[in-house]
Amino acid sequence: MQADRFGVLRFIQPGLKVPTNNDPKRNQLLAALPEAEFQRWLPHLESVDWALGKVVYESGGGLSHVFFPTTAIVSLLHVMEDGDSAEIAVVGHEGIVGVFLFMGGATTPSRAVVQSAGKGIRLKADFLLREFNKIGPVMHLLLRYTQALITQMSQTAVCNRHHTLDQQLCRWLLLSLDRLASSDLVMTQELIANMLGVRREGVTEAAGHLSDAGLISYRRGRIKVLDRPGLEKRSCECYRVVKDEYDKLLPVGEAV
Amino acid sequence: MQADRFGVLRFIQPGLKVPTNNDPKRNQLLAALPEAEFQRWLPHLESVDWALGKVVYESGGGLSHVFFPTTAIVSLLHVMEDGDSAEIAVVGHEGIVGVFLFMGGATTPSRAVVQSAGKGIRLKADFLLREFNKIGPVMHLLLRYTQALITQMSQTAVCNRHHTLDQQLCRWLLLSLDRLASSDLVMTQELIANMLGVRREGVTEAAGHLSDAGLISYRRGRIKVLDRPGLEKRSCECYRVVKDEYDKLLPVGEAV
DNA sequence: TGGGTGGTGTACGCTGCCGGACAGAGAGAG
DNA sequence: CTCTCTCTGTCCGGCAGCGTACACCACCCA
Repeated sequence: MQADRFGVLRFIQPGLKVPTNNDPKRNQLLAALPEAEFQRWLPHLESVDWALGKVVYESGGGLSHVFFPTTAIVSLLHVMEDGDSAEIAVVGHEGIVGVFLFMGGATTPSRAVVQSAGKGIRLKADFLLREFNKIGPVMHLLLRYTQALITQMSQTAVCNRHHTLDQQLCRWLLLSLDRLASSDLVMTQELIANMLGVRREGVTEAAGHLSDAGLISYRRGRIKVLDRPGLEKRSCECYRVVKDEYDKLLPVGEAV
Repeated sequence: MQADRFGVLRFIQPGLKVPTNNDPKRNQLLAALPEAEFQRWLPHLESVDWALGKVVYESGGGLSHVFFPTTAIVSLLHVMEDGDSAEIAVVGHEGIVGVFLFMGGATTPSRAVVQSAGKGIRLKADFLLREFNKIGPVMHLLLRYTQALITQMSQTAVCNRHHTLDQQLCRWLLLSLDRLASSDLVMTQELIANMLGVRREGVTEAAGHLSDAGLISYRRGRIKVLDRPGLEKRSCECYRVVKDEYDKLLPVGEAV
């Protein structure tokens, strides 16, 4: 798998605008493209490097590119007039940021923020739109992904309503973990609180519980997950439902 | 407008499977189809009549038809393992029930329930899919609607997190009102509680507040809205944000 | 007309999260 | 090495909504 990826990288090197440490195929949507499609896209892919907290797009703003995270994680936040916010979905290497573009909305009332620093691939909006509008695997792939995103959003809505902060924190950690290579999250409690739409103190307390139970260790903006199965057990069902839906709609390794 | 609608009805009568009291063009998506498209669809449209509480599709189940409500209102509920549920969106004459079908999901982890008895139009799933997969106005119309639905879902998620039951009840009443001809809702507090994902007693209390303020009158499963502007004022911003987004994405009277 | 039933109002203690305030503890910079 | 800034832990009262229990009332139907 590693070897394969590097093999591909060597092959595409000539026309590649992205550095070798940011393999586009780390993004599962790009990897799921038919090879011919991928080769055509390749010259148009550009590498981007995101710092923690970078705003990818702003609520109400337009979009010149769409983004395929490779190692970064991006949160979709819904922001309200008084500044209160809540995360409605999270996008990592399995997805694309800027779905509303091909859904036909010029803008969206949400904000995309980099939740975990890392790299991604960007692609010009009009290029993607043209590709989308040819009926074919690209469109169906993107729509299936959007359906998975919708599931995540509705699950989040229900979770906000019914589950305790402890459970939600577990869910959130697991979703982030799935999108990272390591089990270390660089993330202050303040940030997590913003994502979950709760007070920072609440996160301190919930994290304290998880720490006491030996599931995580926490030190100054750095969370280490010690017992992943334990987290899953303590999480509400929401994590599993969302994960299953993603797995069903976007089988890893599928060739479309 | 009325005359126009009846004119159309007379014209299409020969091939029409739907009774004259269930004009397909009451549904804004059907009305927004190009006329040629609409005429082709017409022979395939069938009238349905829904009782309160009818389950249109079940969580995890497939779908043989999609539905275009005309006078009915359908709630999309996300149901959890323990039976707890919450409404994530509501669909009336502005929309379509069964979006996941053309999004590429065979099933969806939510349930669609008739929240207000009335009529709708159904259309065979495979017919709609074929129409969707021709690149053109149908696809773009349906995708734009789906984008509006996504906005409603994320707004619901945030609303669940941050707003009081009083505010949410106002939002919910307004969303329902927009999808009804009259200002009378036939709806028990028990039902509303299920939709909002709260206790029945909570709804009693919130409805009491609104009633004390003279905004609604309530008697045994029948709500009458007395002061709509008052409701809007008391509601959180969520109602307006969602409404604006629908208006933007699906202008009434547009010819696509 | 008089039960029966389903919908509504009310009360009680409990819990989870909010609001604010403040103390301690790393980590980086000079 | 110390200073400062940011992040984390803890405490308080307050309140919204939960769970439970029960009484009442409107409407339907026998």
